[in-house]
Amino acid sequence: MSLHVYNSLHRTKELFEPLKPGKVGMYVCGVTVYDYCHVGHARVMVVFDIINRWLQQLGYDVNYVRNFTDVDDKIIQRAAERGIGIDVLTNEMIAAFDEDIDSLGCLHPNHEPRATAHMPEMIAMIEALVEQERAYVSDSGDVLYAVRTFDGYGQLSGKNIDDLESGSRVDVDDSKRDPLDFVLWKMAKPGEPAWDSPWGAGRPGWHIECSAMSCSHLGDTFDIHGGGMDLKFPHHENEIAQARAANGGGFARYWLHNGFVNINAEKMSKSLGNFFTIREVTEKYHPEVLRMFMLGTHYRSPLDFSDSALDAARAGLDRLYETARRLHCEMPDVRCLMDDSVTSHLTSHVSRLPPHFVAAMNVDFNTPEALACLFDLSRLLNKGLDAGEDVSALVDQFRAMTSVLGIVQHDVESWFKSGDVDAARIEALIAERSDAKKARDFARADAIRAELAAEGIILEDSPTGTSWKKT
RNA sequence: GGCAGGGUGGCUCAGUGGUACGGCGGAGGAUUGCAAAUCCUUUAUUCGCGAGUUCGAUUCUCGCCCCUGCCUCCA
Repeated sequence: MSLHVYNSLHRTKELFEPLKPGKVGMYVCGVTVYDYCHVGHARVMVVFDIINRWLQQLGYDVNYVRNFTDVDDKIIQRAAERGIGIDVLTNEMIAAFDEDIDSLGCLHPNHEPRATAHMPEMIAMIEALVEQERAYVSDSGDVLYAVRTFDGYGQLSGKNIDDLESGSRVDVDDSKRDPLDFVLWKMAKPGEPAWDSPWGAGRPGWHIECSAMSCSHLGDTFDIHGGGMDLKFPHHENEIAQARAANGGGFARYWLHNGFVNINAEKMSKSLGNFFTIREVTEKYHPEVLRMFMLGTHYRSPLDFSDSALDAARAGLDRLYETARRLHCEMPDVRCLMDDSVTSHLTSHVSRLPPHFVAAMNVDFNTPEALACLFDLSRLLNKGLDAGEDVSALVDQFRAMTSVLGIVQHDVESWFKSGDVDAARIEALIAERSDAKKARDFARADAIRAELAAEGIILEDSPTGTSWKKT
């Protein structure tokens, strides 16, 4: 069974064949670190985390690179507003970013390069473009890329260069030879952070950062380049123009783009102001619920964000945890199987996964279908447990699936008992209620249950005793 | 205007040339002292509208309507 991926470059699903057998180089556009990440950013991280995990499951040695853009206009502006240096700001935001993606259960990429640490590579690439006369120094002193010198321009985004010009909403800048030309190197204004270059002190344009960092870590030609849909044009188009020209043809072979997170059918974005940061959401919902929510929709489709959608995701996840808890409590023999999750993403589970699940993931990472398999298995497990059958063979599958998807990765007991609760008191009340039940004093038993319910504590009686959970 | 991607049950989300996966929610039942959890059954004569191709289309083709995104920084 082989992996097929949707390649934005050709707008079709294609058989995935890496450049070097057994190895995959993947570059994903990260974030500009001037503020906290919102749910839209979270989606990119989760989507490519799943892709990374699945590639590893298939046995590939994945070199996953995701950058930080740690110098640009917004960063400079924000740092100035706060009266701090840009490095103070970016370090703070990178630390916050790490917390956020850790909470979402995303594995770290192999490399997380910062733009400011790759100036020589960027300058070298720009020099190559200048030498080829594809780049020029404008009247303002900025170095610009002459888009019309690159024949394939528009291939990725399906745009025609002349349509772009006629429909251009860009204000014509006199220093540009062509309105579509974009900045490779921007001259520093007084007081702005700057790096030396053959064209004077300044900073790189956004697009050259990614071209230079990806090639520097993965080579001129590599397998996968990913990012949000909105990056297709102009960012990825510009990256292609820069890198292919500078490298003499090669660059990313498969382009993967994830869909947006919408709110009320509108794209979540900073400019519209309709965004929620990851930390805002995870104050109210467990981060794994956010991950679950994202897994429920194919990565290329739009994803509508709402409280009711998160509630539904949580209810579904709770169901999965309920199964996990039953396995844990009712089958002490399998407890060890349930406890190996922390490192189990590192090993290949493909042989333990049902064919349906593997097939779903192999067709462009179809997580909704993979989740459907998981829910089917969950039901099977519950049924077996209800019937008192030995389900240990299925536990292995359950563990493998959840591990690949990165859900049900938390302690099953604490999942239902998070928050500030007095466990000892609850246990005492449960014991009292059990006595009352034995004495057939159901009025007292129900009163205790109602008292706890008022605090959000739900009791569940089972043949093996009473357990509780926090709603 | 150009380009890209969509419209599937109350909500959400997969999928397929032969009447549709899963989740959430609803209804009924089993279980329970009663609940909760779990299980079972049920909840789309139907996949935006019209036409065409076909033995047969939600799935292919064409037209139309509607939605979103990109075309400016944007994950």
